[in-house]
Amino acid sequence: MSSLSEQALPLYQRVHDAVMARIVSGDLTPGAMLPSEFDLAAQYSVSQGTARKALNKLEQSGLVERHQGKGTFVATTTPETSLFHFFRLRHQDESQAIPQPFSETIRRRAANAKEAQVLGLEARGAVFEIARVRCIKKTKVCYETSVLNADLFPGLKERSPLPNALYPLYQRSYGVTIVRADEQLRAIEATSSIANMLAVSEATPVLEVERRAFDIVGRVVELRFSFYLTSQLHYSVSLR
Amino acid sequence: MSSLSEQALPLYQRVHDAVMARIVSGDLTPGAMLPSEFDLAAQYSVSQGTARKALNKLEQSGLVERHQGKGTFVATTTPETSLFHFFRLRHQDESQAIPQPFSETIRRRAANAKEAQVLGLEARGAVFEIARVRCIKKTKVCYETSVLNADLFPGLKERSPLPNALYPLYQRSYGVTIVRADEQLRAIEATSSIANMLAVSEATPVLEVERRAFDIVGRVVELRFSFYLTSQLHYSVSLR
DNA sequence: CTGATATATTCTTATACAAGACCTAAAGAA
DNA sequence: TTCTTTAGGTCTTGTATAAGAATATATCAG
Repeated sequence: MSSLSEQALPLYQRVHDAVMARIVSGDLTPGAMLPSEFDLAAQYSVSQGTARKALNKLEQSGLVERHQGKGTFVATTTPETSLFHFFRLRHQDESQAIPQPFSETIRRRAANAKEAQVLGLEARGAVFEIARVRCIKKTKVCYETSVLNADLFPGLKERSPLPNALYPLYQRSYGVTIVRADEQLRAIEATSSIANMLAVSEATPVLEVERRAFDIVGRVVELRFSFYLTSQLHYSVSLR
Repeated sequence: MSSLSEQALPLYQRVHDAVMARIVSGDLTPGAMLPSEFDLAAQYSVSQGTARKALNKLEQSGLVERHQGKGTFVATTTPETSLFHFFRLRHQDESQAIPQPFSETIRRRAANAKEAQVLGLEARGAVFEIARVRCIKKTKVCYETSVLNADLFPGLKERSPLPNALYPLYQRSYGVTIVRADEQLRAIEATSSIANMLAVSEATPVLEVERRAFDIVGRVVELRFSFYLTSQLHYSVSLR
């Protein structure tokens, strides 16, 4: 008999919000089965149809998955889904390009001004910086640095080497689910340090991708800079 | 009293398909008001709730807009919407960058092999090529070429100079509504011709964007190459 | 091991009422 | 008269509920 305060909002919206709260709080973890439409209806004293409408809305926003006859489950951001959504690198035939880890360094340091602002930290708050070079078929194609709020990811440094895909790690080990990423792309000349990392000559054109990754509640939890060599690969996106 | 054949599909799906057919056929043009839920229900001998579900589905796919008390209308891809969705260029403060036309040439010519394949034409079919240089505050920042099936856009050449945003023109004057664009991005060195067009030195890093634009029924109707200078601007995209 | 059966789940369809937008005509003020 | 306001009616989509169908899975008899 949970309380549905906030009068004025439609019933289905209140049920939606209540269930969403249970998911973001970690009460319902990814993969877990939600109460059935009838159970939910009983819990919140509404009809099955209203509970259903709330669940439909959660499904639309991608927070849950539904299967007729089986039930409703908290969406698991599988490596596939995650890669497919946020790794936009493709081969010339549009097949997904998955660069393999080549080298990795993790440092704990103070945030610079921009990082603190973007991540919502106080000035010089503690962050982890993950710097990685990645390869495709022994050719270095990517250098990227990810900066995270250190408080959200305790013990991250000890987990090195990190898996290829970071977001499933964030979710499984830290309960941080990435649902959105805003990216800014530029073509730049490789700086000396980047040229060095990627073993190309200076001033080689490089695709710079600056990413802010958001979790369910809309916080920026990662600031990432990626530098790609795009002679054999490209960044692919579908606008609709 | 339209016929809803195709047994086995749910009623709401059949209504949805029927209405969608009327939209893509041009029977209902952008901005036009659809029959009300009750009218639609009567036409197809279903309940208002079922007609409603069909309309909701059309709304989700972005084909129609609904307003309580007013009605349901075929979505008009307004210049704003179009720009917002498919023009991804932003200033450093993330405000939208709208390059102004600087020069324009339109040619009618035979498609090359790739264009014919992408646009679904026979070999060396007729295409229009629109080549434009665009500026922001008197600085050239963009060179782009758009290639179109000439049969779909009769008399296009005589419309020069074309408006800044092409897709509203496609829709208003040719009934071609762009609903999706797949883009491939690369960082390349400016070729001599591009460097010339943009008034920069050769080998300057340039962001190349290769776009395939799709209409409602999924045809590729435009193949576009854009070359951006990204020292003051960037390409912005949100993945979710 | 196979097939029928029971059970739990989501999906489809229908109905009733509420809420919002808009028009029109009556009432009132200048 | 002319303009503004207001009240009501009507058309629209939005919300809530109920009953039955379809689907998946476990259970049990043979």
